[in-house]
Amino acid sequence: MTESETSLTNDFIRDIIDEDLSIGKNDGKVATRFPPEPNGYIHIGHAKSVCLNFGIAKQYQGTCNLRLDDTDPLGESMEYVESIIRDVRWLGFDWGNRLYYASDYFEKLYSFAVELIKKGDAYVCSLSADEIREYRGTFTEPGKDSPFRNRPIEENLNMFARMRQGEFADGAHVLRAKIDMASPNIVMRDPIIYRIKREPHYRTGNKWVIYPMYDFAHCLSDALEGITHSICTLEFENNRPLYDWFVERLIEGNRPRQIEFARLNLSYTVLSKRRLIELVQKNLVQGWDDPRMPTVTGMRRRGYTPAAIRNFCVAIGVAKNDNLIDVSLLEHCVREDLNENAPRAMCVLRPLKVLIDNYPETQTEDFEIANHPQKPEMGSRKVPFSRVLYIERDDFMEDPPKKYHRLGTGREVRLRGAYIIKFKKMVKDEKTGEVTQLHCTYDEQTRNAPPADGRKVQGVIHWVSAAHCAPAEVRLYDRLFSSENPGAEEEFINFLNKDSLEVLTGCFAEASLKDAQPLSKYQFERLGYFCVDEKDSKADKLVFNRVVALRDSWAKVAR
RNA sequence: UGGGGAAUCGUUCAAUGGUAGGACGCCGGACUCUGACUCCGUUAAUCAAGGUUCGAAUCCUUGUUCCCCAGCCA
Repeated sequence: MTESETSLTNDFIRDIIDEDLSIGKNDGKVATRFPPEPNGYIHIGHAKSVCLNFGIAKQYQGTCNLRLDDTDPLGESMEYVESIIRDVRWLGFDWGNRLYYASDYFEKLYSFAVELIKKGDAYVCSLSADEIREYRGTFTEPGKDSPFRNRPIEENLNMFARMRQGEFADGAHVLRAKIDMASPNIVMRDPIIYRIKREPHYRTGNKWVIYPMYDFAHCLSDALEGITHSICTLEFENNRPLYDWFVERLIEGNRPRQIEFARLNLSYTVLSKRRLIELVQKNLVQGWDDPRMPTVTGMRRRGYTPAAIRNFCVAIGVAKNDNLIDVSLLEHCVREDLNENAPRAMCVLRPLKVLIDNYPETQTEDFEIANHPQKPEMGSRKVPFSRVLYIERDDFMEDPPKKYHRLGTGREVRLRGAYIIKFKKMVKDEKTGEVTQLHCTYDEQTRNAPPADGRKVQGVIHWVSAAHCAPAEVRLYDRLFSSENPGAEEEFINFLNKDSLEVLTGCFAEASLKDAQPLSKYQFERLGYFCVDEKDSKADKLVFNRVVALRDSWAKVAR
């Protein structure tokens, strides 16, 4: 991790940890954990949590566990576990041998539940789900005690054992903590801690038909792992009294402490698992790794780098304010990293053929072009030049405005790394009037040199040699949603951006790109950063994803 | 409506009774064989009203707005 990835000022969580350390809590240890449920792919919001938890562990010479919080078999799978492991690792973090599963604690959690029953702190309730809801009361009215609340301990023990044995149907009984049905905090109104669910678990199979609830399993899993600071998001703030209730009753010695921070919201996208799953299941995107998705796997395929994402997670900070981070900050971090590390290359997206009339028909020469203008250590490559070239259609205008520094009628322009060429004439399609071809001449003396007569040629454009270039498909991405905060809309699906993907098929990449490896990134000069698609790109048919465009101050002028 | 949280430039994070600062964005300029990068400059905020204090973003009072909670999800 680089220096820039370390925050300059403490956030409130690190303040709390400093305080705990200063009063000698937890024997001076710091232990965190990243606890995703394996029921979906992780996204940039999870990345914030990953960076926070692993970052704190590293900073305090502590540990951070990776724990799969798999207490509800519905929707959980090994596919998701594998994706999470891959994604967290790809982000650059290491949990050593501390990969844990809440499902590995089922037996211990069961014992904890029995202990609670024995203490008179839990009971088996036989109300239906609807009845439990009714008995719970509302925000303004207290709940009512369940008629089963004072079931004798022996009977509770017996019933709970039979629940485990599978003697009862789903929903027939639940185990509840005996707390306070009149609590102003609804979480504390005798919360359910075990439910019967005849659902095979992806890891424990059919061994269990009862599963612990989050509130019970999570805090005790933390305690079992010796977690000191259990960092979670704001919506669990109401659950903290319950977290403490279980831990105080069942755990001796050092107890974990829950701290809540504000989850990340990113403009022009959605970051809730439910909505992301919907996008995938309704085929509104091409899968979890669709480059438009804010998932880690989607961003990887798009061409975002782990360092860029980590820097972003530091830049957004950690606080308790609800936030909506402008996606331009993420793009800034991506450009910052790629500008530094991506080699340059040339690729013409929308080709316009140019003939250099005075260039010998059979001649070819190689130009040696630096891979990075500020970093000679990145080397250079040979770029072939010949009589027939392609340039970008946007780089020619028949009747350009004065500030247009490119090719136009009567104009001159520098071909990047090669000669200055001068416009001679254009060929148009008779029917459409569209310019189909340009005739130019080159100034032989300007090879890697300014014009001898001192004339100023301002424009520099990219180009490829028709005879040497490689055909390519280039996928241009734009924000997935047209609404700044689609998650806040009544129906987020209605705000999908119809133009979030544009596929360009007739592109031409410079010859050196023929060897481009999957996932490698380049800056296509004057266009943006592009990444070789890991799934679809082939040696004979290159496919590039645009990671992010270059900042474009000309676009503003041209408005 | 009961409970739990949060309010600082457009966005976001800081300032922990003593000059309201950084980042992104915006705008302007310099440089440039990428209209990129880099550099320089500008813009712009303490939710409101009272109070305490030599001094308040910070403490007190009252109010306002926003978020979360009534899954056998996490």
